[in-house]
Amino acid sequence: MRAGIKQVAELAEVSTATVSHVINSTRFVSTETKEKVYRAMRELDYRPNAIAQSLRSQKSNTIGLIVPILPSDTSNFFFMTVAQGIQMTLKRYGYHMLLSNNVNEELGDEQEQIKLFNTKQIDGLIIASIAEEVGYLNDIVHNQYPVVFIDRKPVGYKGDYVLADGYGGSLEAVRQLLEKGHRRIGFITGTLGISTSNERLEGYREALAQQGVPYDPSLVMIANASFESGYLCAQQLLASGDVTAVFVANNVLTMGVVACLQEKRIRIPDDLAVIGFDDYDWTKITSPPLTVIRQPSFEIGVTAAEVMMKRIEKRSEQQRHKEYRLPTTLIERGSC
Amino acid sequence: MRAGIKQVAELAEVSTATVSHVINSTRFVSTETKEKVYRAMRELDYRPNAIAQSLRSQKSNTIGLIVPILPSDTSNFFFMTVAQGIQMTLKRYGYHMLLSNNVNEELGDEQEQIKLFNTKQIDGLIIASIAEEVGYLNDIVHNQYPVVFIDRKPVGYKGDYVLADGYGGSLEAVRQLLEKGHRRIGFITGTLGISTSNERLEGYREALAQQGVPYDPSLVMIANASFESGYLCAQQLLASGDVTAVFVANNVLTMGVVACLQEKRIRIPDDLAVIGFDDYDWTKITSPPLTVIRQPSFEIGVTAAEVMMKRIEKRSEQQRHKEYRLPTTLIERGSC
DNA sequence: CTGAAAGCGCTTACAG
DNA sequence: CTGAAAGCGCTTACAG
Repeated sequence: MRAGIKQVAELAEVSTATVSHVINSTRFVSTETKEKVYRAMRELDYRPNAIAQSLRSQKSNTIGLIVPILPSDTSNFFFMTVAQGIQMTLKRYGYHMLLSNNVNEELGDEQEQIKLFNTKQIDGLIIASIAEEVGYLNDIVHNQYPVVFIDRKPVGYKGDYVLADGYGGSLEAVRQLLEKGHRRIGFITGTLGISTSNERLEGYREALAQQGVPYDPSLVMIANASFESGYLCAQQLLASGDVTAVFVANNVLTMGVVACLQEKRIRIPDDLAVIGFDDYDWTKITSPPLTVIRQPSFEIGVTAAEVMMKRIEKRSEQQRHKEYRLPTTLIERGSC
Repeated sequence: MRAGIKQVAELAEVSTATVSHVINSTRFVSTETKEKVYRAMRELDYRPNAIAQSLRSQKSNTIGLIVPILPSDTSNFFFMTVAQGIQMTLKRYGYHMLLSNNVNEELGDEQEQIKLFNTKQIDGLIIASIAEEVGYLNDIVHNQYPVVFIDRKPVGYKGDYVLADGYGGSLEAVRQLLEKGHRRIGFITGTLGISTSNERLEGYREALAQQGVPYDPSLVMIANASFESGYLCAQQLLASGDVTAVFVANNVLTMGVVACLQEKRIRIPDDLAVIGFDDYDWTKITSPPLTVIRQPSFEIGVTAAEVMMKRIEKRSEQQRHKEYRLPTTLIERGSC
């Protein structure tokens, strides 16, 4: 059996209250008693039972994370990297991460997950909700812990959110294409409705507008987030005729597009210039290597976790909720 | 405030014991009392507090998972996919997953993580240990819960383990290369010492031996698991002269190798035939698409979780620990 | 400077 | 067929 606080108290010849207080530095204890307690703890290799601590203090030192990662191989490097960022920084703060990925991309599952998390007394929730409207959180969270949103801008619930500057990134990508003389520029994006896609589309339109290039809806392809879907969109876009460049606003779709171009022996960038989304190692090994808009995925995770820690520490000071928008970068390689 | 079992009991006009028993179906309760209890639970939207349940029953419904995933973008699709497999099947059994990735690849961290997990009363541990010898687990786990190893074969601790047939995969890959007439075949692997790499090297040697091709140590490059390292190994291998094919026994290294070949304008497979490891979407979009040995990563996760569930259910019957070895597949594309 | 004791929300012998 | 009560391992007012 593992030693408990009682055994430590006995061995140190103090009360359990004292032991607890030296563990948590929650009231003054004389140096000598402290020493006795430390000695006893060491001797018994004592570790406080986190479950008991949680039950008593109503605090679990655990943050719940919900992200939509499909079971496919590819999808979603992005969220996995974000999750790593979160996990690593939580660790630094002594927090744990309870991970749940919403596989079906169904809203009901998402809610169910949160209820399960509640049951585990999470101290905070970080979520990339699949919902366009997250008002339902009001009923589930009951304001009992902070919620930090990632990747998408929440509507219907007040909370901090951290995401990349998709608008700016998209603007920069399309500008780059325009500068190279392209006028018929395709745009392939994931489902509209969520803020991420919307913003990227906006950036595309704005870039065109700034150069006086008319917006042609037939050049905009809406895919669902899969390799195959990217492949098909590329195919359609090519069939439509005179496109000379394409900006793909999502990493999985980018792969599908490249696969299609390669199969059809369309040369990049000569026949078609391409800018992809997200910077991963594999974008360096296509031929030519891909020019992409980099999102700081790891940093998004780090920031989200840090914002969360700040919220938890200063629970009382009801500061306004903030938007944390991290800049994207154009990484120029050979595809445009 | 959330309702507790007490509130439910009051509303249903029964004892908390009865409520508990209907929740857990742990003793007979008459249909009508049951009904009253269900009604009360529904009305209060009651969910048992998992923390309290854990404390009392010494069971957390949580499995700890420790995998070594470096913070780099790329590394390690493999373990992430495994983690997904684990998480999805645990979910089906009503279990949670506590994830911790051992970023530094340091043994001390690994041990520290397990101690933290102990503190959280995990019911089982799934681990891809970085240690060659895991005898230290005896002191930490104290046989209090089952341990399932993944990807690597444990030495020094008895437990089930599930991994891919690296030996067979390697054998198949090198055979393929031999059949195509290659005799000078390079082999690039991660650090030796762990069973994974060792086995793959064995497969390589065995394939050569079967064809009477002498084993030449200078064709074997040992890398650490990074893109750069793969790049450098490829470079060295090329410098050494007359290699006509290479088998890269790790996915991250494969990327580095391809990057190097591309930069040096070495044509695949004409100048150098390549077989990579692990089948991911990006292996389809290199030119040419890569022939690879596929590991069933997701399935490894699923199997590990299922083995764990079985162990937990039948704690009493001390069955022998088993090896679960999943077959690999040669996926032929254009690189060899 | 420190202790005795209540209580977090459950489960589970014990008893009838 | 069901209840009263102890207890899981801690934290935290209350008290001196």
